[in-house]
Amino acid sequence: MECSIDSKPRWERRKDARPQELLAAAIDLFVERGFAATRLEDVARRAGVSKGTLYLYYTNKEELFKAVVRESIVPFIGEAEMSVAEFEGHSADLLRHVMLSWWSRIGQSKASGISKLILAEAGNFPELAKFYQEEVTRRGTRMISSMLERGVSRGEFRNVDIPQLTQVLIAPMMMLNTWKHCAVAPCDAHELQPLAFIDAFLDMALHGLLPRTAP
Amino acid sequence: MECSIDSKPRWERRKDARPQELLAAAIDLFVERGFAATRLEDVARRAGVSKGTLYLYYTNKEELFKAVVRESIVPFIGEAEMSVAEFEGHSADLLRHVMLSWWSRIGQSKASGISKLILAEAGNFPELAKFYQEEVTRRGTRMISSMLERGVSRGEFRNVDIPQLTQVLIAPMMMLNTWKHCAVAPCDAHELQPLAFIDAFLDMALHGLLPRTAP
Amino acid sequence: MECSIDSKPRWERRKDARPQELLAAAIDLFVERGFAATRLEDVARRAGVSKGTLYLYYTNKEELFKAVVRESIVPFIGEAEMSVAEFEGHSADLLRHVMLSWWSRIGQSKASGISKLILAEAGNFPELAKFYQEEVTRRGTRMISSMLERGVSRGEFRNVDIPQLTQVLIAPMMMLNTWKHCAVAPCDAHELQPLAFIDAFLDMALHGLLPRTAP
Amino acid sequence: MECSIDSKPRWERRKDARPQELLAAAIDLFVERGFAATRLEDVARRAGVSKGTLYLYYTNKEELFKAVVRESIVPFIGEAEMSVAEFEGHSADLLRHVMLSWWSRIGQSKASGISKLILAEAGNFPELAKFYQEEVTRRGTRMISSMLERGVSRGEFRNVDIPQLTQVLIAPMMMLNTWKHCAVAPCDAHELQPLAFIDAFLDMALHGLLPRTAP
DNA sequence: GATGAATGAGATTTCATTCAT
DNA sequence: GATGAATGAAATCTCATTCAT
Repeated sequence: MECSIDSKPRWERRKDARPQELLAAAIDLFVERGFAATRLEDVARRAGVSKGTLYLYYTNKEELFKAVVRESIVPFIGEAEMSVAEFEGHSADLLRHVMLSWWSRIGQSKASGISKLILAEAGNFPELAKFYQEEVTRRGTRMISSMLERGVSRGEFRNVDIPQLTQVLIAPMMMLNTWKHCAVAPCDAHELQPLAFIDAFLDMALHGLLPRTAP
Repeated sequence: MECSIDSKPRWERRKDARPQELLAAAIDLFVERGFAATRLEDVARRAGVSKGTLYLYYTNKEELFKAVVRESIVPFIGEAEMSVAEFEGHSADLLRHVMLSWWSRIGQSKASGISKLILAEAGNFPELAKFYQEEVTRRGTRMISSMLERGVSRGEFRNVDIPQLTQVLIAPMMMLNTWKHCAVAPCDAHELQPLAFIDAFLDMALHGLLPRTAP
Repeated sequence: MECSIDSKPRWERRKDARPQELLAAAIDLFVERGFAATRLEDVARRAGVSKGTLYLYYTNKEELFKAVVRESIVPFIGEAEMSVAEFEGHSADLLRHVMLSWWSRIGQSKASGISKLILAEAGNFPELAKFYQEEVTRRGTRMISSMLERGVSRGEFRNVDIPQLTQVLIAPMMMLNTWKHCAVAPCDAHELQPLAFIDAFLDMALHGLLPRTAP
Repeated sequence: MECSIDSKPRWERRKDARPQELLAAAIDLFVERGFAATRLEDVARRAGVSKGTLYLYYTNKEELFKAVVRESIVPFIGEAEMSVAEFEGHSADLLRHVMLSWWSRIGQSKASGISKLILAEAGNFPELAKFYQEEVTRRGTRMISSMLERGVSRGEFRNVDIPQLTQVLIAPMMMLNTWKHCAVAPCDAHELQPLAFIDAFLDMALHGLLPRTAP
């Protein structure tokens, strides 16, 4: 009882679970304290293993972080890419679907904290910045762009400036992220209603995307 | 050998300029690397002095940071408070004036980086969070609120929910800040046009604030 | 160059022995140089480990010092308390026994140097002063007092002023301590014969304590 | 105005007073904090001058300390030597006179703190130890010895072992010193009555020194 | 003479990473 | 595989001493 950090009995833990447990501990601490300020010893302790064990699974702090990103963010991009590739309906519905999925899979989860962390610390860890750029930003951007291309080529969207509009669609999501994680000092974000915000934003965006219908 | 007689001064005495030079170096590095990752020795070196000299002017890292905030952000709040107190025209013009001043004094300057830094690191430095909360956030919030009160009491604004609207006015500014400083990895913000954004945003906000005029 | 394959271990694993080795090194240096002037790096080196290792065992310099006190002085007080509690003979014999034990366990050992160090540096380290006061001085004083009480209540000592006499008994021991550690400059104490001194002192003290017998 | 540490008006201070003021400040702080822990900046501030000024009068910390010793302790030894040389009465009275003078000139003054400081820190500052040894200990020892020689050669004292007895006479004075300055932690010396102690001690000592008179 | 700004070596403490067991 | 003791570079902060003004 006595509140050890995690109360799973040691003997039930299977080897295969280790990476999961480590990643779970890692994402908690990275989100809570940032990359630089997270001590690997704390990660290990929270996962219920020793410091050395952590290094059996991840060569160093950066690799651990990459693994966290690969587990918590990258899969969503894959799914979204799949959606885009396979979706059969109207591009406006696809767009709405992807945005809402993003919110439920990333925005609401701890993964949003990782996103904010990158914003704050990428400058100090170029290797991490490069990795995130390639694995997340670039692919995410491409995925959004391809959605727009799909819409345009199917005649469901107007012939918009795709790179520009891609940015416009990404930015508010980043903003939501930031908001979610600024409870400490500068803005009390408890008034924020993310879903309503996303809805309103999509309406606005689609308004600009959909072909003008005759009055 | 012991006593070389070359007379180049080991240092230059320039007490009055020092604090400015140190603060300039400090804001550069804080914005570039964040609070924790900035080494005081680097600040000193960039200001052209030794480690010890820095401590003649600022007791420790946190005090240096506070001094940076006091120099780069707090005065703007004071000015804005003055504007609010002394302004004689229509509250809508006051609002526009304050927002644009914010952009030119904070948003465009390195001070916006400090704002982002607080977002990212406040959690790890409670003392700093508290300081910023009291000296900046609280005062800023009050200042915005009092602008709204002025508008309402003069009949220039509708009878809005002031605390709520205060948040709504602050948030986009924080967002601009974030955008400005996320060039590194996740979003390429080169498309962003801050002034246009602020304009659009103010139009929208004022639309909600101004009393409905008869058609 | 880079990868010499010589297999001498960078360190030797000997967890159980470490605390002892560190404490031994620490007491040596504390006694030799005092608290403030002792560098933890030197303690570590003398114990044959690196700076960092020391911190695995003791959180900081003060804790290391406390550990030294706990190991070298506190146990003696415990033993003395036991003696007082369990002793069955005449209180004069108890008193003599405790005093001589003190000399052989503390006075003759390095622990006496710790006692002198506290005298000299307590003023600069209030936390240490408090600790020593509580763990050593207070308990020691109580122990002596209770010996006197025992003597009085068993009719073996006269009805003396106990607090006062407690001081009188402690003081000469402190003096012996001081003497032992002033070899450096001011007084050459090589003439001092501690046991003879203690004997003489006890005779004198008991003369004042024992009930007057009829001539 | 401004509440400078000492409120003597700056303009009344004469140059000649400087060394005195510096020594006064220095002895205060040395006694309060010890040699190593005393910061020259504090000494200067307490004397109402700048750090640089202090160096005009004393080349470094050790020289300042020596000056303190020369001012506060050495003169007493000179006086005592004079007394010994010039005294015309019985050697027992001379001894009593010197001992009581010591108490009033050194023991009761801050100088006793210097004596304790040397005890504590001499080991870390060999140069200081050597200085003190030569200027104080050696001379003091010689002075006491010569008193004994005087007594013996005049037939007023028995033919005692002079070096040995010299130590015996010095030791209790050192003890008084120690006692005076151990108020902080280990022994509460408020019961101590120095003059009574000295009296008793002298009685005892003289008992051993004076020739046996016929019964 | 007086000042106090400037220096820089040095002390404590932290933590990613290694590796003998 | 797992452990955790050990390392050592690095960061913050202090203070005796110097020297241009």
